[in-house]
Amino acid sequence: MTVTLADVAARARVSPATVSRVLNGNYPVAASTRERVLRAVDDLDYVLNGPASSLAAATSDLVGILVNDIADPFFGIMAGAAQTEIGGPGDGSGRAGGEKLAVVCNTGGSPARELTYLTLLQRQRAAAVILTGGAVEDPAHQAAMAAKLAKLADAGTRVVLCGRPPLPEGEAVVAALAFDNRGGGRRLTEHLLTLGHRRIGYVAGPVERTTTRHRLEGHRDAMAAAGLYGDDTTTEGRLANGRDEDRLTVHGPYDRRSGYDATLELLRREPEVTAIVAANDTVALGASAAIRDRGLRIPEDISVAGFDDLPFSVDAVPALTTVRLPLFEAGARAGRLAMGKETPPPGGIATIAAELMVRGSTAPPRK
Amino acid sequence: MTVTLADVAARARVSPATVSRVLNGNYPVAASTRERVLRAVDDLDYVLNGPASSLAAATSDLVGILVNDIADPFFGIMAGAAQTEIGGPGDGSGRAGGEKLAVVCNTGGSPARELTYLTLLQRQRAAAVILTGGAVEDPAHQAAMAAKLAKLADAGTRVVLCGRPPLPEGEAVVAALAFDNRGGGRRLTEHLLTLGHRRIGYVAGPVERTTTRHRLEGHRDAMAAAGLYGDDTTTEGRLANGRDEDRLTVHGPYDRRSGYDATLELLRREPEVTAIVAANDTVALGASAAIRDRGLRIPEDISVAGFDDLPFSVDAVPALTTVRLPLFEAGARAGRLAMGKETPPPGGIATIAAELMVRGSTAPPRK
DNA sequence: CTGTTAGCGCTTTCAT
DNA sequence: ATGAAAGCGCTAACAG
Repeated sequence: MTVTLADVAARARVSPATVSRVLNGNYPVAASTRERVLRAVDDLDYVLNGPASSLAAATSDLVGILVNDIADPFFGIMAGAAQTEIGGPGDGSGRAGGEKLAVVCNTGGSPARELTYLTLLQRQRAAAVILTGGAVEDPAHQAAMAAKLAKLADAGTRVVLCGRPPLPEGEAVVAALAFDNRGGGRRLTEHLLTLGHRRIGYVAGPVERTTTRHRLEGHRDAMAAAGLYGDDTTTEGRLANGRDEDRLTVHGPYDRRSGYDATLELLRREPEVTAIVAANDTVALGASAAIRDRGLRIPEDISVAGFDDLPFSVDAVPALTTVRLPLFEAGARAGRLAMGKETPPPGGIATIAAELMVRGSTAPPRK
Repeated sequence: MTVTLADVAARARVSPATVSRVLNGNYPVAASTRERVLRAVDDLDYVLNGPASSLAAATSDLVGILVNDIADPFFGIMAGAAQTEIGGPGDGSGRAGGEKLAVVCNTGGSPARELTYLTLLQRQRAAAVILTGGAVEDPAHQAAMAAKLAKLADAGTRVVLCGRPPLPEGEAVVAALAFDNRGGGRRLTEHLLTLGHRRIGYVAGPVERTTTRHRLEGHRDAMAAAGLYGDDTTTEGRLANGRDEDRLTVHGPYDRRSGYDATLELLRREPEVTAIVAANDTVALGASAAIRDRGLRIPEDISVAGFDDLPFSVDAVPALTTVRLPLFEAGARAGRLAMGKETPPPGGIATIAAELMVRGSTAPPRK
């Protein structure tokens, strides 16, 4: 029933090996022979058997892209960019030449699913794997991940990290592109401090995530540097010191609902807050909604800031002050790295700069 | 180097066949034997060779989900929902039992890439394929798609359409879940007409897409039913008739930029418009930005409406009037259909209702 | 530049 | 309930 390589070979009056060589294009074949083979392929409407090919070659053309939340443009942009570098442009013939099959796998942020997908990809003998976004910091999971990635690398799979910090033992990884979440978080809060804010609420992401921790640390670094935490003696310092660090922080998932609820909670705990910093833009949107529902104005009563600079952030009203991450560029670079089209950065690690975008949602506090 | 089935068999002191049966769980095996095998698997850290398995079984555990734009939550939500039904929950062992590998492929809306991905999936002997979102209406491409899907179905791949109208010859498809784009578009414009709007600009999606056409047709149906197109004799009708149908419509991609530019263009062509209907929520966001940049207020000066009811739409200021599509539910159902966990609707076709969501961005026109 | 020949690692009748 | 053996369709030495 199904057409095989042998059928094509017979029709083209060559050996199966020659057909294979033509199809893979990685071996010299006479032009006339190639023509004949290609014609036979078209005539017979032949489609290569991927599993058979992968089995014999001990490698497949699958490239996995793991994302924490496929409905979040943060991941969608990176994944899409990576795919453009991996999948061939598609010549319209639908014949599918040497392209890789770039596939994105949605872990939903669950460590178990992350591991499962990695196993599935390992089982498929994937050519490469790209892990995007923050990692879960649970030690057991980290160890399991390191072991799994080492095994993948062992089997010849190229592993690239995109928007995720390098692993403790990073030798299994081709390259790690890490966002400067900490620096971005620090500069964002410095901006708020410069405007005159002192009582700043922070809506953090889920606990035990690198992204969450680094952004929060950046924020706290800035606060501490301004003497707003710990044993300082300024009035503001005393008001906001000590446990305020925790009192003014609420954790939750990276979604608008979390931003909404957490902001209501922060407003309840400390009605005097003059600014809310959100873990990302989506959360900031929820925070803004909560502020408005409480009858407060942005930025006159409360300033709001986000992180990522997703496409919709500039259209928020007022436009959202945030930290821009070059998601597309990073994703594309990860794709190239995964394909071996680009040489890894020195040490395999590159830190990607985050740029502060000041817009209408932040202003000096009232009074 | 790599551990094979035979190694496991040797260690468990059984035959390779038995190990295979234990792993696939589709054959009676004595409990004690199973225990022994499973232990050997763990001891050896064995991972099934997917390609070999697929080759022998003539089917793989890959399920492809094609999307037009992975950075668009419209697709992300459907794809994520489908994946929850397809991938096993992940038991945390990372062992990966009978799960399928649900992978999403980003076509970027390009017909050529769509076909290429289908070929790649065919090559992998995918267990199922889910096509999401609007289809390109070019006859040549439709024919190519129909042929390709027929071939996939022939090879045992289950094909499911989600948010895409059924094919002319739909026998290759397990099921088609179509959104009621036309009805939704009609009700949305009826809402505007009821408010008193007569001069309504329409920012449509890309031409030659089913989604674009159906939503636009719904809009025009409503306009025509109100006597606002064609040879009527009312004052409004005369003002807005004939070529106005085209003059008040601008096509563009489904992104905010397109909404921004198109709205500026509509405002230029017809300064008297009192409402802008956008092809989807993202476009509506761009339209809103353009309206504001022109110094006009929403909804006092101009009403704005979108389509889809994406999560951010309720947080827009003012909240966006739109048409809600049950994206998650549809995606999940498509996933179940692809897995054969749910029986297809009668005739293989189900139309999914669209619900009008009236919010703050629409109001009666001024004066 | 092209043909021959072995497998790649697993599933699956067919026996037992 | 388990084992033996025959491929699945392709690639990759190795010749020529």
